[in-house]
Amino acid sequence: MAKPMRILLVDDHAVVRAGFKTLLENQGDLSVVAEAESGEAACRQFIEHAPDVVIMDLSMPGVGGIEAIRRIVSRQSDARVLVFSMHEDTLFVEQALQAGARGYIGKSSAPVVLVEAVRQIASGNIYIDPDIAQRLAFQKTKGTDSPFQALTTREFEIVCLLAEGLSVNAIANRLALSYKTVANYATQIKSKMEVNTTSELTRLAIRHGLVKA
Amino acid sequence: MAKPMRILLVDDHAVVRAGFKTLLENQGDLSVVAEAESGEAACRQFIEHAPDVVIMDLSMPGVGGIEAIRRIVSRQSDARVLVFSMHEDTLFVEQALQAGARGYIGKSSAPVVLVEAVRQIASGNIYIDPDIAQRLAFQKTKGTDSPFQALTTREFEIVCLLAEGLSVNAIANRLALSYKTVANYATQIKSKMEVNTTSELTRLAIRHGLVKA
DNA sequence: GGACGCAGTGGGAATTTCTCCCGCACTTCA
DNA sequence: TGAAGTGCGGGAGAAATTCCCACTGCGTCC
Repeated sequence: MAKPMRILLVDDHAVVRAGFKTLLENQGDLSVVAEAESGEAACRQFIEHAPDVVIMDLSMPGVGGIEAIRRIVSRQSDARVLVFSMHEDTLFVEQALQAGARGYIGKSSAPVVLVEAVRQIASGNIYIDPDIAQRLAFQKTKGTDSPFQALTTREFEIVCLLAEGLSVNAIANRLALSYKTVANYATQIKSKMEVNTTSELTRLAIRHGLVKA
Repeated sequence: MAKPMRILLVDDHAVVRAGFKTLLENQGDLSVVAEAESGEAACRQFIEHAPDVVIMDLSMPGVGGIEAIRRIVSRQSDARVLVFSMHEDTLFVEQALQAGARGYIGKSSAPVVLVEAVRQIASGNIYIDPDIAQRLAFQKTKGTDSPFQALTTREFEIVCLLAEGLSVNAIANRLALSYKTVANYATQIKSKMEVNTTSELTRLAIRHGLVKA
C-alpha cells in the first residue's frame, strides 16, 4: 500500500478546518500534515512540508487565497492546489485557475466530490466541479456579460477588497504593495467600470456577487 | 447515561456539513439527526425531527438563515438555535439574536468552542463567542439597535445619497449646501457608524435597506 | 531575434478631498 | 434662561486622488 497522501489545509475558519480534517482522514489514505489560516502561513507551510495537495479557501484575511496560490505556484510550478470556495461565481473560478489552481469545488459540492477532487489533483489531473465547469463553459461561449471581466487579475483582486470596505492604505498593506500602486489601480478600475465614486463601485460589486452586502 | 443529543445541521455547504457532522459525532453523545441546506428545508426538518439543538449557518440561498430562525422560533418559542456564521459583523449577530437565536459563534472560533456552545445551548443557556460578545456589548453601550437611528435627519439624508454613489460635491450641489458642510457631515457619519471608508458605509446602508444594491 | 503591447509596479506633482477644530445661529426643552 | 442639540460652514493641515511617466517582465507576432 502506498504511503498516505500529504495534504495542506488552508482556511481561516478553525471549525471548518477541523471538520475537513476529520472528513479527509477518515478516508484512510489521506493525511493532513499541516494547516494554515492565512495566505502567508500557507506559503510558509507549503515550503516547510511540501505537501502533495493544498486545499485552499479563497476568502481569507491578510493576503488572500488568490495571491497565496500565485506565490505557491511561482515557487513550485507543478504545485497541486485545490480551491474550495464559498462563492461559486465563475469570476472567482477564472481568477483562481489563472493564478495556477488545479481544481475548484464549491460550497454545494457533495463531500464525496471533495475527496474525489483531491485524488484527481494529486494524480496530476485538473478537477473542476461539474456544475461550475458547465457554467464556465457556457459563459465562455457567449462572451462577456460582467463588466468585471474586463479587469486584470490584480485589478479584480483590488476591486474585491475595495468593495469590502478596505481603504487603499489597508489594501496596499495587505497585498504588500506600495500605496501608490493601489491608488493608481483604484483610479484605473473606476475608469474602466465607468463609475465616479468608490460607493458606486461597491454597489456594482455587490450586484455582481463579488462581495456580499 | 443520557440519550444522545439530537442536532439539526443547517448549512448550504455540503462539505462543511459533512465536516461538522463528523466532528460532532466524534463527541460520542452528540447525534446529527437531520440536515438541511436551505431555510425552508430547515423549517420542515425542525418540525419533523424536533431536534434539541439547531446549528444554523446564516448565509444561505432562498430565505436566509435569519428568516429561518424567525420561523422556527415563532413555531416553538424555546427552540434552541445556535448560529455558526462566516461573518462576525455585529449587525448579523444582532439580527440573529433578535430573530431568536440562542447562540452565535464565528468563523474564527476554535472547534472546541462549537461543541461547548452546543452543550451550553442545549442546557438552556445562551452562548455567544466571547470575542463577539465583547464587541457587541461595547457597541450596545452607546447605540440603539439600528445604527442609522442615531443619525439626524440631515445626516440620514446624506448617508442615503452617499450610499447611492454620489460624490460629496454632487450632494452639496443637489442639496444646495456648501461642500464643506457635506464633507463635514460625511466625516461625522462615518464616525458615528464606526466605519472607515465610504465603501463600508455603502454596504451598511444596503444591508439596512436604505438603498438597494 | 527584435519590436511591440500589456500587466504589474511605483515615483512626482498638482489637485481634490477629508479631518479636526472652531464659531455662529436657531430651536427646544427643562 | 441656560444647556443641549442641530444645521451650517470656515480654516489649516493631512491624506487621498489623479494624471503622467518610467521601468520591468512576459508573450506574441512578424
